[in-house]
Amino acid sequence: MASIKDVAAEAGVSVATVSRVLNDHPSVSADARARVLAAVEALGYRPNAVARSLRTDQTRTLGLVISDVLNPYFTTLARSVEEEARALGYSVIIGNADEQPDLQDHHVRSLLDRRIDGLLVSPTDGGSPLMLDTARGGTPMVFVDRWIPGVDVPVVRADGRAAVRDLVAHLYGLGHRRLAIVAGPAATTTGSERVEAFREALAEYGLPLPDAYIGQGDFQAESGRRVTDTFLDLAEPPEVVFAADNLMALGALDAVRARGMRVPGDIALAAFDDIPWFVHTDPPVTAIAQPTGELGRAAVRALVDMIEGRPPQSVTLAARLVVRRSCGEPAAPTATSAQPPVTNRSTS
Amino acid sequence: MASIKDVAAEAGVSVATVSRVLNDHPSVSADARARVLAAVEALGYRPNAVARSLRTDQTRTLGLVISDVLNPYFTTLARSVEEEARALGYSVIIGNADEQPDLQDHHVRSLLDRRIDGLLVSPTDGGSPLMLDTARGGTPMVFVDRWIPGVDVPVVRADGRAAVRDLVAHLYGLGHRRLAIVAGPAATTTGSERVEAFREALAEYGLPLPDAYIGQGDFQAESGRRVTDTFLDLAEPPEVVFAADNLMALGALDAVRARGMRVPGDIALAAFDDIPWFVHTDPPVTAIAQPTGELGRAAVRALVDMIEGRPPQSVTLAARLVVRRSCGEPAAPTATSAQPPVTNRSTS
DNA sequence: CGCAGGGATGTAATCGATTCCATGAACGAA
DNA sequence: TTCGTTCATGGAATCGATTACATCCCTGCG
Repeated sequence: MASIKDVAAEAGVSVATVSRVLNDHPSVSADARARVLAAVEALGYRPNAVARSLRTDQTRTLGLVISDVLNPYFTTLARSVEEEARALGYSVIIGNADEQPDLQDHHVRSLLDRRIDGLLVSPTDGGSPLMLDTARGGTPMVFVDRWIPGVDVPVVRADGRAAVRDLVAHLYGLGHRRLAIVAGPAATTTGSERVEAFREALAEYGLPLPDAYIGQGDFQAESGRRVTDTFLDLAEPPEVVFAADNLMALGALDAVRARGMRVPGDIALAAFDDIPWFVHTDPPVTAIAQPTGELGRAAVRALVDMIEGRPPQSVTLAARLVVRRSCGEPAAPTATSAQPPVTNRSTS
Repeated sequence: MASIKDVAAEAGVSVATVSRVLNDHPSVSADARARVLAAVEALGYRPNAVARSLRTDQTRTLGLVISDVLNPYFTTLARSVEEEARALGYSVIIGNADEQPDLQDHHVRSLLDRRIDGLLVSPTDGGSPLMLDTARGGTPMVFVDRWIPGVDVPVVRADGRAAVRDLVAHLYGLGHRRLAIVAGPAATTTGSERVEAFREALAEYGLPLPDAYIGQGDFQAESGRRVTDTFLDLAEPPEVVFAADNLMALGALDAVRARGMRVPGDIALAAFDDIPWFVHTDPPVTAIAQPTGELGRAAVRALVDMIEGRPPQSVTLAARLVVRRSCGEPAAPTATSAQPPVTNRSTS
């Protein structure tokens, strides 16, 4: 593969001049520029990004460590991240942690070894020593979707509180009183927050959230199946299962179907994270939709701001409820039936 | 960030010695090795992969250019590719072409600039000049899923012919006679092959494949919707729509539903590529499943063989039909009804 | 006419590793 | 004792770029 020296020789100039025209430095004569460009063309020369990075100490590459590539939510996120990065002149390297802290660390380390300019992470856990060191060590870093409390890193995420409240209102309006949740790992912010938001919303309606109705999942389909099974084995099974992500909802659907039961007739189902497939499932699944594309773009902008020395901004966007049929027939247009009882409302 | 010089200074040895212990070269005294290791530990030193790559002319990185990250098929493929690569000591950088040849070229170029050791591609088109040059230029390269005819590059793919024949048998057995296909881009091998296989299988049953029943899609959901719409507008619409990939099947489902029609009652649907969601759609979709995981692993092995100087192997695996409910009630266990008429059969 | 200033260009240092080659020490054989 | 090996180590070249600095030439002004 041709190097800058070959180009210099071909054009009859020094490597410095070649480098100057490549980086369009002003003081190059029109003549020299033309000869260099011709040589570049003739040799099919492409600058070696490795060598350039070594010298300039920047790779114009961003690392993105996501929790699970098989999850359409993260895949959508990855896509918008790559698009925005490309628009800003950066490439992105994706690492898939598969919800395993070890794998996550592996990818962070490998990305750091490659000297990426900045890191976008959606942590699978509460923060390994490596992650903490990296954050403190001055590597530009932004958390997206999930974050680690107590670490001074900008966070770009969606707030599902209001949407969860809307969901509970919807369920209450439909007459459901026994609501259960398939939670994500407590070590992740999204894992614990969604349970909290759910609990608070239930409280507004005077509804309890017994421990038996909190199932511990890990954001992957199999755990949704398992937890839903234990729910269904209960003496008094819940009327609704709320899965804290789309994959666990899929598992829940499997578990219900495996028993020959129907959604929403025998049990209702709702999910956090909306994805195109939910329109086509049987029945279409009521879900809380995050503004995934905007999340990815905002995260990249924050990270690039950091890299280029501008102050980065944490961003919180709102999620919203998308009602479909998995919880029963949609509520009547008048929303009065969904109002919480007055007494409980005032105590919240 | 600490460099090898810092480690050398800390350990009181030369950089050469540090490099030797890092690459466990045999002739280093136990004493020196211990001191270097201690220094590495103390400084939290990690070798700069950029510098190392420049010197050794290898990055231990594979490039993977896929046609569409939002397609679960490719996402599953990407995952298995990354796993196998990791097992063999390589990282992978994924580029998403989004079915656009320009974007595909952009990623290939960017990967080449980064001096990846080898390239895995699932081409979106018949081969840009860049792609052809790259293949000829000696960069280790393997095609996966789709390939470009006439280019001397190993191919790892699934052969769907037999499964398509099984599908047609299934449809014929169910009494369907007017079968249509939503094809992929003719420039892709999977686009044209699936149509051909379908046409041949129909011929075995004496069924025609009129032009009006061949819709031109682009492997993305929206095209499935559009094509299905034109099918439904026909004076004599088909009884079955076979989508050449899962995303177009999704679009077809949308189109059918938008008209208030039901699958399979009003029209039957089948898809190429099976994905977990098809179990949960309404109705569950009959599909042709590829051994995606094995495909990804075989592709990586072939590519690494090439990189490391061993002769690479093209691999073709079989796809298989998974019958669900989207084409009508499953055929009776006795498969006799699905036999093609004798006369036609002998001509095939 | 002489000199300052600025534009075009080249030489060489540099980034952080790997690796060839030279050197010196230790040791066994003659 | 001396010589030839072998082992451990360090010095320095090298990979392919970028860039500080030096040089040379031209132009314009006093």
